[in-house]
Amino acid sequence: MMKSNDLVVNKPINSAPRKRLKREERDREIAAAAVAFFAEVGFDGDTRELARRLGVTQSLIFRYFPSKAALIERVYQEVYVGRWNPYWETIIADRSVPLKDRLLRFYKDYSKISLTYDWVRIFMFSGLKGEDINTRYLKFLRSRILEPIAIEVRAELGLPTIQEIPLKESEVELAWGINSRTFYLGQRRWIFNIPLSLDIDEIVEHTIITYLAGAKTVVPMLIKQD
Amino acid sequence: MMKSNDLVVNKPINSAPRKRLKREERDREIAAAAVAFFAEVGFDGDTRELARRLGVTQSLIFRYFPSKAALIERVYQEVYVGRWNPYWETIIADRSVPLKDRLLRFYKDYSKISLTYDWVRIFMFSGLKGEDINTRYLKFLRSRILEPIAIEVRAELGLPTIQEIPLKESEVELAWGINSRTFYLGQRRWIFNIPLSLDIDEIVEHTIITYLAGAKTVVPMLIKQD
DNA sequence: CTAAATAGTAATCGTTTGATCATTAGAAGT
DNA sequence: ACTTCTAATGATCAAACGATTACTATTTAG
Repeated sequence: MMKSNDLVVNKPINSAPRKRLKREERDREIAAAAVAFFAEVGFDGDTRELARRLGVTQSLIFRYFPSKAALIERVYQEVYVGRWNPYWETIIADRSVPLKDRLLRFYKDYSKISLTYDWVRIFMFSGLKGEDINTRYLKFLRSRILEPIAIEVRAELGLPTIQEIPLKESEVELAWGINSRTFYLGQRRWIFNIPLSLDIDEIVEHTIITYLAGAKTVVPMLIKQD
Repeated sequence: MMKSNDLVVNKPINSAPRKRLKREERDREIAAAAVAFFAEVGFDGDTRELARRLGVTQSLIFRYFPSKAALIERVYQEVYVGRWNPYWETIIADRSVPLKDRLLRFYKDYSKISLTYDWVRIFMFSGLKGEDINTRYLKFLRSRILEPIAIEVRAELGLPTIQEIPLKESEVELAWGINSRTFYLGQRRWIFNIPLSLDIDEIVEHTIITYLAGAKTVVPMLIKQD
């Protein structure tokens, strides 16, 4: 029933001389440790263990965050808001660069953030917890990245603009494919513990090629059938 | 800190006359309820709440399962082992049917099981918990489904057999794409709460077409470069 | 140097939660 | 009808966990 470790209850294990940090610095330290900790064990991880890893007492955490829920909220900020690069949104629409290259640039960069241990696991833990921040994030992703991609594919293939024929759900769905493909890599690596034998950049490359080839075949069919 | 519901502690809420089931039947009832319950709230869900939903006392659960861990193990059995259809493995290799149709038949059927609320969430919860059953399941899937698919694609495209040129990691990786694509649908629906506006069968269809189109372009490149 | 300000600790409280066990009650056998 | 068997209950235990509070130690301002 009970874990048989934990001889100490409320004291940091390394009884090093008490180190006194400025409020802001300690705040950041706790937040960073919380991201790593909750990413590893989930949001049911207990604050005593988190404190132990930080080398401080458990009660200190509650002097920086009014409740565990508030700490978790901070973790979401760090991960979701703090790691989004607004520049990504401009890459996709830049028609001075071939579409394939734009997609490669975005996804290779994006995957460096979104396929990290912390990101993947926090994303799933919060999703399973029923937090609406995931839903909001995915809606954001759809409007800022996926729909733009679908629009660019139209242009690339010389098909009607969305003013002429509105974007079909299935066209966006096709673009989700790239995302799902790469995110699944992160899951395999960081959740299911299946090491990737291939370079991520290489897989991204195949994914983009596959997507563009598929789109060339499928999209004309999609917008024709009405 | 504490939830303010739960006036009762150890008693089923509907104080209906005590119903006495045969051991096997109650066993199945608890197992089924456990699948649904843990799928919803995760494996940290407490046994009192599970008992409440079953309309029995919490202690009864421990008369059927020696520990919570044992109950969870049973849930894995129900979901992973109990829902796999061995026939699927034969569909893929049946060359009397066009490859596209085989893929459609398998994935349309497989998605009916693997894209349910229970399945998707249990799969993620157990993965995040670090259970190796997920790893084993995915290895199984790879050898029984994905590698066979990659082999059939070779045949379809009139490329060398795997005896002549061994299967490349990246060819299997391409097949993972179908799986990741469909599984992501389940996640969007059952974890991130984004309703799917399209029929799953329809999406499966696009996914297969996209995969085959992509394979036609990419696989010859993959096995040439040596 | 001293005192105010504040970072950090230690102890403890009230719940929650997995697990145990003596007791109760519904069904089956004779 | 009575006994036997066992499904199910109700009370309770001990550990775990979020949160609070009184106290201690380290800076920093005057």
